Order: sequence, then C-alpha cells, then structure tokens
Amino acid sequence: MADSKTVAWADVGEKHQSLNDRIYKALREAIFRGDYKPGERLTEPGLAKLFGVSRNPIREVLRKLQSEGIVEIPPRKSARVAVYTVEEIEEIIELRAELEGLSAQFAAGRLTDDTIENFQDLLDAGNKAVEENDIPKLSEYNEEFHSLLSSSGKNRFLVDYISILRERTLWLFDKVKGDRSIVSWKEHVGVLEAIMSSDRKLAALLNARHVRKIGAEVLKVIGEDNGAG
Amino acid sequence: MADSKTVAWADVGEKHQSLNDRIYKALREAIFRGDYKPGERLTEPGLAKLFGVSRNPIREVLRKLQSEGIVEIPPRKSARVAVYTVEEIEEIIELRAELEGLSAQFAAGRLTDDTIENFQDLLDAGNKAVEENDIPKLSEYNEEFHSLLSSSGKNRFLVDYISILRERTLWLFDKVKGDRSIVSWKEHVGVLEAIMSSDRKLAALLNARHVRKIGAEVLKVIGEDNGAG
DNA sequence: ATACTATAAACTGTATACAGTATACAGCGA
DNA sequence: TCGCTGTATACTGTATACAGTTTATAGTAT
Repeated sequence: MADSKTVAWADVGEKHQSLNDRIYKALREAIFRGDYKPGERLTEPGLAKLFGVSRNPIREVLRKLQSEGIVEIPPRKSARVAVYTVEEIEEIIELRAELEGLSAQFAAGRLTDDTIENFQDLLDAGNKAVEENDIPKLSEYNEEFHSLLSSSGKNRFLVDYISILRERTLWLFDKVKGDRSIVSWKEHVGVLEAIMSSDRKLAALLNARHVRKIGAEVLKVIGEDNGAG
Repeated sequence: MADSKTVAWADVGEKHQSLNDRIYKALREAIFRGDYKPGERLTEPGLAKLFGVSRNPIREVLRKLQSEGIVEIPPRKSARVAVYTVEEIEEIIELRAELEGLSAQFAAGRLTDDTIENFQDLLDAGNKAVEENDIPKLSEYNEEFHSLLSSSGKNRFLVDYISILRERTLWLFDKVKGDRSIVSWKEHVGVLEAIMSSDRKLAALLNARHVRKIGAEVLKVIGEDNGAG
C-alpha cells in the first residue's frame, strides 16, 4: 500500500504544469477558437499582462507555437498568428493525406490483438451512433478513429508529425466537419475494414482519399469565403 | 544603380543574426560533431558562460533544439542531448524512407524545365566525379541530390519535415556515408532516371529503398558498436 | 566498503530592468 | 486630401536578480 501511494504520487512533480505549459495550452486554444485572427499581432507585454505573468514564459510559449507553425515571428518584430496562403493549405492537405494513408498502411501491417479489439469496439460504437443518428457522439468517434489509427501505426515520429499537421489545420477542417459526420464515418468504416483484413495498400488508398475529400471541401469553402468577401 | 543598391541592402536587417541564431547553429553543430554525447547535461549557466551571453538566449536555443528532437528537457531539470533507443532509430529510418519516397514521387509528377535541367546537370557532374574517382566531390553531389529532390517535390511542409528527420539522424548516417559514396550515387542515378521519365511509383520505390538500405547499414554499425562496447 | 542523511552548491523558473529597434501618430508641406 | 518627417510610445533582445528545486558533497551509521 505504501508502494501504491508512492507510485500514485511519483509523477505529481512530472505532471506539475509550469506557467509555460498552461499559457501554451490557453493561447493555442484561443488561436484555434479564433479569438486571434490570422495576421493579428501577439505582443509579449500584451500577453504578459493578460496572463498576469512576466514576459519570459510568454516568449517561450510564442517560440513553441512558432515551431508548430501556429504563429510567425519575424526578427525584432512582434509575433503574429500565422497566415496561410491557399497554396500552403493545399500542400498541408496533400501531405496530410499521404501521411494518414501511410499511417493506415502501417496499422494494417502491424495488427495486434489489442488493436483489433480497439478497432472493433470503435466500429460497433460508431455504427450504433449512426443508427441512433447521434451526431455529437459520432463526431467523437470520428476523432477517435484518427488518433487510434495514428497510434496503431506504431511509429511515434509519424504520430507526432501527423498531430502537428492536424493541429495546424484544425481551424480549417472544423469548417466542414460537422456537416459530414455520417459520410466521414462511412469512409472510416471502409478504412477500418481494409486494415482489419490486413490489406495495407487498400487501407492506405482509402484513408488518403478520405483526407483528400475533406480537404477538397475545405478548399471549396475557403474559395467561397474569398469570393464572398 | 541606386535601385540595385537598395535591393542589395534591403535584407541586411533580415539577415542580421541575433545571438540566438548564432548560438543555435554553433550548439547544434557541436552536438552533431559529437562534442556533447547523447545524455550529456547541457546547463544554462554553463552554456551561457561558454558563449559569453546571459541565460535567456541559451534557454531559447535549448527549447528550439528540443522542438527538433535534438535535446530533451525534463521539467525543472537540465537539458540533455537526446538519447535514442534502437527502436526509435528504426522508426525514424522507416519514416524517412517513406517520406523520401514520397518526395521522389511528387518530384516525378511535377517536372518543370528548370528541375529537369538541374537534375541533368547534377547527373552529369556526379557521373564525371565517379569516372574521376573524386570521392569528396561525389559526397557533395550526393548531398545535393537529396536537397534538390526534396525541393522538387514542391511541398514545403514535406521539405521541412524531411530536413528535420535528416538532421535528427545526421550523426548516425555520417557513420556509413563515406564508405558508400559510389554505391549511393548509383542508387541516386536510378532514382533520377525514374523521375525524369515521370515514373512516379518507381521513383518512390527506388528512393525509399535507397534510404532503407543506408538505414540497414547504420543499424548494423550500431549493433556492432553495442556488441563491442 | 555501503547505504543513509544533512548540507552546500548549482540549476531552473520566473520577474524585473534597460538599451536599441519598430510602430503609431501628430504636424507640416504639397 | 495625400504623403513625408520627426517624435513619442511600445516592443523586442538581452542582462541581471532571486526564490524554490535539483544535484553533488561530505559526513555518519552500519
């Protein structure tokens, strides 16, 4: 029992979040939520005052966000929320599609009993949600599909990079996600079936195509936005 | 003339390197050179004294290196040169192979006159170096192959990530690079020919296989190192 | 010798300070 | 009205300071 306590408390220190961590999460969230628009200035004193801390933690957070492509920091100038051109968005989508395809390919080639069980559970739950037309739940399962798939590929560098690319485009993909939950789920089912029958190439193709499809819709919406504005 | 002057000087400011930049490059070089071994502590005051600056620029450099996977920074503890397990190295190599393959595939599908000319020049120069048995020059061309190929894929996110993965494994791949310059070049020629005949799939396969081959040799050397140590 | 403890030294996280650089704005001339 | 210039303000890059935590050292008990 003393032991279990020790274990339970062992990572209190590890898990302690520095100001840095908390500000990082809060600011990232705020940007994704749209509180700060692309191109908007993010000054260190401004954020420091907002969060009630000194400039140092803010600086580090901004640099971290820079390394993830979420903000841009020109030399000696204020950080800005990253601005993407349509071409860049196309490139991200193209790459995401290939990487997610790769991820499915890896997953199909590395099935373990655990993974299969997880996939099967997800399949059942998702299908049930479709029957019940429970869209919020389905959205959740759609999210889970991506993270489960990604981790089933058993390549942590691929996982890391996909998650960075996904975050970079979260605000974009959110634009169409809600509308196509059911369509997305059906595509996910196809990918899962390919994976579970160990068909690596098919899994790769289907998953890549799935991302490309959403991407195309995103680009369409962006085009309309620009046309309308 | 006044105009050309203006243009020439326009980016003096842009190019001015902060302490940050210079320390970043110097430290990264030092780590790659092996001045700091994997697992070695990198304390802020120590580096600050070494470079003759305060801790702030050092901190930022260390965080940047962390984001590239070159150092690890546990909370409230000193930064250390990143330590990779064999499994992680295998995963990096696996991913690099796929991404370099993807890069070749993109390049083969996006040939422009400029690109073709660059590739042809590189081919001629490299082949000449082989004839003359000029190994140093050939090594140079081998390097150029990778960067030229990467940029010909016309996806800057792929370029960025490949370059990060390459840097992460530079110290490893250097172990075998010298010995196989000529073999590497021959493999590069195969890839280039596939690209220039727009054979996307072949280009992808050959380039991925090329990286995997080097990777296998790297892993062999590592295995021997561990066995001998 | 080896493990444990107390203490000292070193280090990180955060705050504050200041010089030099960029930005915003008011006043001026066309 | 528009563009320029000068000046004030705000901001970044870097240095220094200090509290609290980690690491190294020396001493003690076994």
